[in-house]
Amino acid sequence: MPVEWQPVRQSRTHELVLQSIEEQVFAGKLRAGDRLPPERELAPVFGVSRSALREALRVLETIGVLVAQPGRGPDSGARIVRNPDDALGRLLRLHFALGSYSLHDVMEARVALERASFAAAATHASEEDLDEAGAVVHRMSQPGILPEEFNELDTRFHVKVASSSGNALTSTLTAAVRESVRPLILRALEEVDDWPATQAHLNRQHAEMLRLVRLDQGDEAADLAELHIRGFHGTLVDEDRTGGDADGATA
Amino acid sequence: MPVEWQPVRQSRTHELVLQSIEEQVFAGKLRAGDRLPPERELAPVFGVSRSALREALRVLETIGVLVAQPGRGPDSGARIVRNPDDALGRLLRLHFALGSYSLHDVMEARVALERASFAAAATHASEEDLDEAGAVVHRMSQPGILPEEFNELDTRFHVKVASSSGNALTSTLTAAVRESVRPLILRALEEVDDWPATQAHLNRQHAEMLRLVRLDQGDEAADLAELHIRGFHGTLVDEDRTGGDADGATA
DNA sequence: ACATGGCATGTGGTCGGACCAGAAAAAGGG
DNA sequence: CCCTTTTTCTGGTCCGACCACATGCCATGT
Repeated sequence: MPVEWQPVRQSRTHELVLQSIEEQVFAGKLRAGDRLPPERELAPVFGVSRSALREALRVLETIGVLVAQPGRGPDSGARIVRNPDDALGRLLRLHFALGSYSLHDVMEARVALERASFAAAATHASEEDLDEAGAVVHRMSQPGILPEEFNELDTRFHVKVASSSGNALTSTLTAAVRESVRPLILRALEEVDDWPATQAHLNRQHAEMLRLVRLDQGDEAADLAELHIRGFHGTLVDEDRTGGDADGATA
Repeated sequence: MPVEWQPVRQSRTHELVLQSIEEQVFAGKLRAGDRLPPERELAPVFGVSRSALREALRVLETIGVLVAQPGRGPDSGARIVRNPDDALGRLLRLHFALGSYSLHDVMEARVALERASFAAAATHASEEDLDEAGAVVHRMSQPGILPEEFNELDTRFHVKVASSSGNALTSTLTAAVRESVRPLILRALEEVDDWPATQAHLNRQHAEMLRLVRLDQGDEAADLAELHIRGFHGTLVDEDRTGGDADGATA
């Protein structure tokens, strides 16, 4: 094959600053809860302008490893935190909107993640978590509920089960993936023919999944969860052709 | 439970700009390949300074939906792209380093994702993809190979199988999750007692997984992949106690 | 007519300084 | 001692300028 030179693209000082901060994190010298020096002090330390430093901090903020607060006192300034959920959610939401993933891809990912969630929840979930999930299902079962709120509660149910499994990563991924298709799901719920029947059907599945989890029947719960998700996405996937690869991307 | 008021935190003009651009994406008015106006023109359109606009663009860039290039000509300026892999990789890498996820969480997520990958690859992968994966396994099997390169190739193998499954999302997630524990895996490989034996063992599994995929035996391939991943992470998980929840986060 | 070199133009990237809003600490007054 | 006012420190924003680089244009020379 040909040599395929590619530009070296050095410079971009804010990336160098970013890299430097990242190294501190990887080395364990910067940990969650630590505070960074004020921007006006830190910029000269790196030998860059405040703007460049701020852009690096902005990157860390969008990743969810840093929050900044103005003012004075112990809570002010830039602090290292661990809040991946919002960042991951926004990332997947935008990329799904841009067509980086098809709805089919999202469905398969949900199946994979939530199968694991339900299976693990059966053995690891506390009574408290399950009661909370049960309360959500109960609220979803109320007669007059609208698709809007149902969608909200459905998300909460699935995320709650995921978090009750004790796995922070799959929980975060589940929430983010579910979140990325929320508008689509909502539209689908609003356009369904017999909404009360659909609502009842979905909630029967929810209740049954929860029952299986309580009985420690993880595999059965996972199977039902897969059925639940596939059944729900199934009608959407057929009419969806946003997916896959096209032009102008990943370059 | 108590009401738990939380601050509303308005302002932050760059977030408003960001929100405005995101809406254009969600509405489909901004699509992959589109170019944004120059910063000096766009800033006054939003009624903000160039710095604030730039911070919004920087956020989009770290999410992987935008690239910017200086200079002049058709390739210059800010363009909408779809490159989630780097963004997702950096996100998980940093959060793993910060202890947002335990190694156990990562292992379970890998099992869930890669089970799906191998199962789907059995039915969807092209001969070409599988040959490529086979070539990687072949290179990993060479006698004198060092853990460093082995780790690199192992990542490529798993990611290749994931991408061959035709699911861009699970592929991206697999790559990012695998990437986040790469340093740990490398260290583990370097500290193994009998490296050649370990190498041979892992490659037997790789070859067997690939064989099962070629035979369209997706379930068996998934089972072996799970065994493969658990076996590999197993020794690490025991000595790892970074995980779970602690202080100063997610606030 | 064509190739070549230099110049103007336009892009993101960076810099320095200034000011604003808000919150806490410090100072002042009862 | 408590309450009010002032100061101080923080991130957030804005403005204007310059830099590096790539392109396009134009004059020049052959």
